Amino acid sequence: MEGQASMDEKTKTDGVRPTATQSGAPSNAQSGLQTGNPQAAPHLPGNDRPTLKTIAYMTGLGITTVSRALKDAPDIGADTKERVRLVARQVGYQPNRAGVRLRTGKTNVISLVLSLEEEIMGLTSPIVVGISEVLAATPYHLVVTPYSPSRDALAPVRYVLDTGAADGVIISRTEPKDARVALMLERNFPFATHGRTDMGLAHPYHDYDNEGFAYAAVRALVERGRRRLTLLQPPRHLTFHRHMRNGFDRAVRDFGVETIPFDTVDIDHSLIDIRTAFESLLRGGAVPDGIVSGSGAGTIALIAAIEATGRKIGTDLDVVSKVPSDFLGWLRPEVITMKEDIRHAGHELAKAVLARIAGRPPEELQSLSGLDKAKT
Amino acid sequence: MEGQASMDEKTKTDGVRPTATQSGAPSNAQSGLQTGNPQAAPHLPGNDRPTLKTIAYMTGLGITTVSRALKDAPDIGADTKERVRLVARQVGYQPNRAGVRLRTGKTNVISLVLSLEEEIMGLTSPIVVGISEVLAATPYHLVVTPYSPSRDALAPVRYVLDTGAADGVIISRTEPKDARVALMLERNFPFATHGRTDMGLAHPYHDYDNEGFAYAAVRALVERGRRRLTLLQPPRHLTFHRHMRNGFDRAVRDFGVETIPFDTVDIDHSLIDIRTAFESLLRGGAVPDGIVSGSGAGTIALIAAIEATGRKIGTDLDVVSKVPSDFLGWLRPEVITMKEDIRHAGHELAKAVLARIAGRPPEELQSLSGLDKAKT
DNA sequence: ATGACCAACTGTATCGTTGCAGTTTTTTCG
DNA sequence: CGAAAAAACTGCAACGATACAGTTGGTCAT
Repeated sequence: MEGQASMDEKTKTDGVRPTATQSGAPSNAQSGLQTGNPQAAPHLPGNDRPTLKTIAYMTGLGITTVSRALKDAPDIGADTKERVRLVARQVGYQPNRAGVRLRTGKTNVISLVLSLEEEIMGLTSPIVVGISEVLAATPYHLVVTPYSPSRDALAPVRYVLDTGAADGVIISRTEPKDARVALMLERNFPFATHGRTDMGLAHPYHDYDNEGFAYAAVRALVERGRRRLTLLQPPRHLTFHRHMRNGFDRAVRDFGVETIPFDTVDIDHSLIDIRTAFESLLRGGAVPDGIVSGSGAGTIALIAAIEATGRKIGTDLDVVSKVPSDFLGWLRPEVITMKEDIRHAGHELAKAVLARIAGRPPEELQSLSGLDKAKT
Repeated sequence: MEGQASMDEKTKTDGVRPTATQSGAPSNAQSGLQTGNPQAAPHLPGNDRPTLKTIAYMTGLGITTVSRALKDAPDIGADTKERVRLVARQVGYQPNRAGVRLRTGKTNVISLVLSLEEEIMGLTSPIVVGISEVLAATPYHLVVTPYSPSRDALAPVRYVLDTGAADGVIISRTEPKDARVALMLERNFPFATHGRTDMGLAHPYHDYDNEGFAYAAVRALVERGRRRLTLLQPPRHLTFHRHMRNGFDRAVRDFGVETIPFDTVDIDHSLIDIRTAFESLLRGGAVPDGIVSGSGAGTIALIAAIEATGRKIGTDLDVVSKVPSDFLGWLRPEVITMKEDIRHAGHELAKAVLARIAGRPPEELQSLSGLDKAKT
């Protein structure tokens, strides 16, 4: 391979590479008698990838015609289109993304904005994988744009909007009144959220049915005879705090059991903090005999606390946990788990943004998952 | 906000948006009397983001001058540079990526190529986070390009090379003779690998010291009096299979203990398979009293097998596991763990590609981590 | 004074693509 | 048969940035 590395004519000094020593793929080889004879030696990008110009030369057509043929425009003859397509396929033509983007503004990029906080217990992996799997069948690329929890969550979104860095955005960790959602809606920018909002504004989302989860979790505990329940909940500022709380409280009311407050920590706290907090709850006066955990990682801290106080899960108390994978099921089968399929969420979210970009109305792009729990 | 949404003159009908209904950020508003009077109403992108043209107009300089001033070129006056920089900062100028990319070929993108297989136990999360943290301080974006294990691992790399989709690539799961590495070296394309190769060719890499890990693991087992050891190893085709195997075998020799073969599965197998295989080993004739596990996820399957056969870790046998996080430490403190810091690997890999892009020689961009193990 | 030289700045062409406004050819029809 | 219309194709300009080859105006030595 490589073979004929024939230097182009004179002006071969267009190779760019600002700081780099190596040259890599794009080399911008350039030649062609610019003004001279109109129909001769039409440049033909040396070893480079084919462009419209290449195909135009090969077919004897104009660049515009080729462009329009590949777009299946109505004013191009059927046989011409066929011929162009054939040649394009033959030479492996792929439109230059920079060219398209410069001209049309279309980036063919979806930006996944995520909090570094989500790293805990790796929600990132499966969501990235899920999104990728959908995008793989499209011309879209996935750009991951993380922000540190300390910084403004709005910043990355604003960046994308201001620079037009992507055609669509996926965000997570939504709040009831979410500034990012407000901003993107105002600018009419395609996006989808992992989690709902509560602003009376329709937008694409995918969410796990946390209310259903919490309700089912309480029921499971009650069925095991537990009557003094508590909840390791999401941080108050996120939308799904309310959902989970509602489900929990409603079930508690419905089943007529007692609750023990456990408000000092939430699932965003460090495992150490959660463990410490739960341990002191367990050593205190009002001790729960059942706990619902809104996070797989948090559950690990709870387990540690429980065992540190000499209690036994399944005997002294029961734990129901939402989990992103089934590690817990392997290591602590006595914990009741309900799986949240994050990869599936990735699929849904990706499909939603794409549909939104294609112009589908937001109302049709909302989905909820849950209920199919895997008890152990 | 929004305020003065003054429509531009006549030719404002350039707004593009092929398929989309919504318009989003880039709108390509365009006007300006093209030929007429040379120094008048110079277009000034309506509400859009500023370009070099904007700054040129504001400063009264030429576009070229502005471009060169912002690049700190030597042929621009010091005070002019200062003035340009000021205005640029003032209007929030950010170079249009498509423009730069089209002209120079520089994408400002790093492509992370990963196997969907890696999803297991989420190595993806921390490596993405680690890379992002480094790139955050640069103009680089991170594009995630996964490939399904069934498909050709070479495909995504070839794609990047052929289309110039990125300035640098990060790959993992290297093989001793790695086709991707060969290809990128041949094309002199900047990249870094997570894992080494064995082709006698220098390239940037970061690797975990799997040999050291395995050696230390065996020592830890021997110190606990274990003498019949086995290894849950990486798949044979990956480079670190040899490393880990070497460390294991050398330690076994050095400490004069026995080994039990366990070759039917490797860490890429499903947890079910691993568990089944290990269970049948445990129920067989030659039973190990110590096992070294090359993967945190795999260890979970091993534990399950051990407990299913009524054995107790720490008593009947010991387990040493490499882990990416410390979940195991929380849930099975009796397992001896050694942490592989994947996020750190992300840092190193990102720094390595960037340095390579900047022209630093590969030999200087190789790093190994390990040894700082966290025993429990 | 006059040419050489330098510092500071600018115009033009170009990357690949596409919207727009043609142009050429063929067909249709009064 | 000639004009209008349709079909098929094409050139130009522009998106934003930059390499290159100037241009301008001044300083200095001869």
